[in-house]
Amino acid sequence: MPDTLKDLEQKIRSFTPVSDSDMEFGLQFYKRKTFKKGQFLVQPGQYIRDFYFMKQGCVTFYTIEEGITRVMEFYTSGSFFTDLYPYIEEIQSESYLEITEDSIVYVISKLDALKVFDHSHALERFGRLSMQKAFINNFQRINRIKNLSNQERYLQLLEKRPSLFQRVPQYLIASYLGLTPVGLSKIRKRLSKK
Amino acid sequence: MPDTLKDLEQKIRSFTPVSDSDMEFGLQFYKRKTFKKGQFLVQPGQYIRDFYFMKQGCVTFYTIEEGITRVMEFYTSGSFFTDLYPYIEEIQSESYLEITEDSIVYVISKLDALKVFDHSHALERFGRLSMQKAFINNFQRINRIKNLSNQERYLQLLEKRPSLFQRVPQYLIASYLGLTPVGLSKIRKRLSKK
DNA sequence: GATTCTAATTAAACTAGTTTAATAAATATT
DNA sequence: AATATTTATTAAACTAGTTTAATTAGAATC
Repeated sequence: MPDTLKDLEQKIRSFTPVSDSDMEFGLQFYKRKTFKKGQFLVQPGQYIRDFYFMKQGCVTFYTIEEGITRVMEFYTSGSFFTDLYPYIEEIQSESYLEITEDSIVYVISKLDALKVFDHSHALERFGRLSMQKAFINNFQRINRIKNLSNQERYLQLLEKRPSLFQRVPQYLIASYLGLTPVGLSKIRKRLSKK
Repeated sequence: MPDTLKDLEQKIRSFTPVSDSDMEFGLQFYKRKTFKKGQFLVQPGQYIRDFYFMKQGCVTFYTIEEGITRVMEFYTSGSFFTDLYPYIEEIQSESYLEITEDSIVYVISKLDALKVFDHSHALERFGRLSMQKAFINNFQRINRIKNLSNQERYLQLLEKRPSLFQRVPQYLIASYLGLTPVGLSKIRKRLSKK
């Protein structure tokens, strides 16, 4: 087990206890890969074979429909991610996973991930708990979208993930917030006047 | 194992194979309960001890903030649900789970659910996969909220869950869609003119 | 350093929602 | 059946966003 996977190991153990032998079994399948800004992990039409852990960097998950880029999520250090629906259903992706900043990513194939879950009850539990956490995060995001104004959500993003604004152009953040670039610019102007 | 749990058993098996003995072990902890319209499974201030499966009926998951009712979800037949965040974190709920239609619910305590996951790798996998499905559903809901107009989302709800409109007053559906009752009424009027 | 290209802001006209209040239609109660 | 209560609609004024287009600012390239 290469030492570079220490942070992934820590992340897993933050969810549930895992024996050293199970951990070693699981981590052996992960490959460390580096990507340059502008590269794609996923493009429309592809089948999703892999599951990812972002060690360092940033990837943007988006679609383009009728020429409009729609950002669904930015994944940064410490996040697990993939294009989950096509990954599960083994259908073609309709999305992009584009590296937005030079990144180090740990990659495990779906086949290997299933082996890991088969082999270790503890790691299956980790899978359940990490999915549970992702569920809760999404649920809370829905509530923010429904219950807060766009201005409030902009301010909250600025507070909770300030580094995004260094990493990613503003029009992508606007899309993530469900706004046009013009709309976000107006909000910023309104706020700067106070 | 009482025969009344057949549909829960089927639901679980729709996710992953489970041996009869594991299934029997798991199902023994579920209690069948009936509730009348207007009863509450959860109210603000309570700790969440239980996880639920809706056999028949409807429950509305909402908060009241500054006098405004905000509907997060309607759970109907075949859904697993609870107020997950306080359930996990063992903090007080801030929400209501109100029975909106006479219902039959299967209930398992958190303690028993943990016993089940400890005892059976297969049922832990079921837990992972059901959570994964819930995650995907929420993710797709976020995308609908972000990418569709309110009118489109109203039409889609009408198409996908028509029975909701029989079960639940319109102002709660408006809230679920992130609209005021006035706003939803306007959309309906606009559509009826076509 | 000048040029080119991309991103962000601004302006103007527009739109789909909001709020508040009044009215109408259903539903529940006596 | 009559009354009270709750729910849904309508109207009017307002607002936070949109779209389109022009302008400015910032980055990258030659």
